Amino acid sequence: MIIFIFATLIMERRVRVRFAPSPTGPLHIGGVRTALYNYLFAKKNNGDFLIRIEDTDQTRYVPGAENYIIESLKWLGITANEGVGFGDGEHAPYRQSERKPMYKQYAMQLLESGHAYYAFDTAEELDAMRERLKASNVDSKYDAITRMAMKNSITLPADEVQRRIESGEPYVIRIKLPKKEDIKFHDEIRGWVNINTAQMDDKVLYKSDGMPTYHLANVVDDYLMKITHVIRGEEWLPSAPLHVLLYRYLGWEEVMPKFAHLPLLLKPEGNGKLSKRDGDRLGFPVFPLEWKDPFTNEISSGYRESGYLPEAVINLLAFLGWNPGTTQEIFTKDELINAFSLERVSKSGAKFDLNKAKWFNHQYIKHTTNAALAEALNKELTNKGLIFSTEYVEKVCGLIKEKINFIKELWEVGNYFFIDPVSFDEGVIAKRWNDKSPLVIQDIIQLVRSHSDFSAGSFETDYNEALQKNGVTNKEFLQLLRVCLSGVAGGPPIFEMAELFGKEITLKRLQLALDTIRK
RNA sequence: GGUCCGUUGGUCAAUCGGUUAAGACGCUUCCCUUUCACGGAAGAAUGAGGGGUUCGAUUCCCCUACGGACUACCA
Repeated sequence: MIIFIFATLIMERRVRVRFAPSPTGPLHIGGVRTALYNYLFAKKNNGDFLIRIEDTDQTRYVPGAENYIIESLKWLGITANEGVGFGDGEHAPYRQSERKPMYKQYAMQLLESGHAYYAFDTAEELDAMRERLKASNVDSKYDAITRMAMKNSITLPADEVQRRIESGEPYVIRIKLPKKEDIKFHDEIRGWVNINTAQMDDKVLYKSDGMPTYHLANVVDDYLMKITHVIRGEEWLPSAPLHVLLYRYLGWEEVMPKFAHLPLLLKPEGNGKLSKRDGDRLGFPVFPLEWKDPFTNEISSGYRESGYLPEAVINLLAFLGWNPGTTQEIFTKDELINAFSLERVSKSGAKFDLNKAKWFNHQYIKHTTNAALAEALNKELTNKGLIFSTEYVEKVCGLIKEKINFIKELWEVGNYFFIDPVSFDEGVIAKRWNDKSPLVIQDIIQLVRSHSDFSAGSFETDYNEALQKNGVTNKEFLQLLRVCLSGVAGGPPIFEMAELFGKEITLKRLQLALDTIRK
């Protein structure tokens, strides 16, 4: 036994981390980042990454949330070795609701070793206690002092406790904290953290519905699943000492995982934790995928539907709270895995910056193949009943991808490649359109018609000839030509654009402009 | 209120006692260009405040201020 303990102490344990969301709604990007850091850490250390669903609160169950979480992770390529959605490993099941029978014995163990006790207080009695303490300006905690005035197995005679339990009276099991003891633990990101038990309270470990609370379940499961590092949000920092105590009282301290509490993701404006409502109010999604609330039918936008590329989301999320210490900013997933370390995670919260997010997405769109972009654009075209050859759509994408930040802008920016303009940029018309303009256009049309071939080169030649004939300069007319062809003031090189349109469309557009633009 | 965590330009941030305090996004100006975008050049903009420690503090310590998290039979 001693040898075994010694061996586990000196032996490097295989790194195992977990992402353990609660299926109470859509996964927030802060949660996605937590999952990502866990994933990167696991891969970097040749370890395992697993998904565990923490659904111990049956009252907060939201249909579809679990699926949503898994689908989000899959969309982003954050894949797990084991767990819900990724196939069971040797520690199945991975849903705490399905592990329900496993927890009670540990609560009993704590009861027997005197580190926990039964409590029979009703909700009303607890409220009354809190009111009373608050009135006398004392912290309202269920602690070493207040527990002496409550109904529990410490204050009640043993036979009455027995009687109450046997008669089926509801009870909870609470941890029994020492009155005054410093709990010190090392956080991988923050260093040593010290909290005195006088500041904590006797948290419920086992609920009256027969389910463990997060605190017990999380410790038991992490132990059973051989988790080596708990990487989670900063909101858990205050309860970490409770977890440390649980490991200690359960006799697992020598295999207790290391803790790393991640800084929070903050709202872009003002202060506070990024929350559900901020996104759509501020123009960016807080959820990876679009989510429709099953109760209210309210829709929250998602990164995927907003035209973000998963690789870009991974990259920008990785940089919200971590940086490699070099000036490189664009990282593939493999590069991130290689560069990632907990030491370089920052301590302070990071504000989400929409501009930077756009920039990241832009970088990835620029480097996405025309074929991949064309596939996305084609979907939209099909929805609109527009049929074009893949080759054409790909060429369009190649011409406009430099100009867009989001996939959905392929259509917004490039729609004139597929439909005739419905209006012509008024600014350019007002500035450049004059009596000579129709004459030039007519000449261009005639010259183009007179040749059988049509290319960027031939079109430019014809255009220049028409200009010369009418005594108009390139500067005066070129942008007008663009507007006649596309309706808008900006875009790719004009003659290349026209070549892509083809002779028929080019002529048709010129005629359309001639017929439409009047001054 | 209490406890804990945090604080470098508008935002993300480097610096692990000695630097002209990087870089990126955004912004401004200029160049390139028919235009938009790209690209290139330049610029404005930062150590919350106060005490220490030290030959020397952005960096270490303390206090204050500010911000955040937590404070449920929720996770």
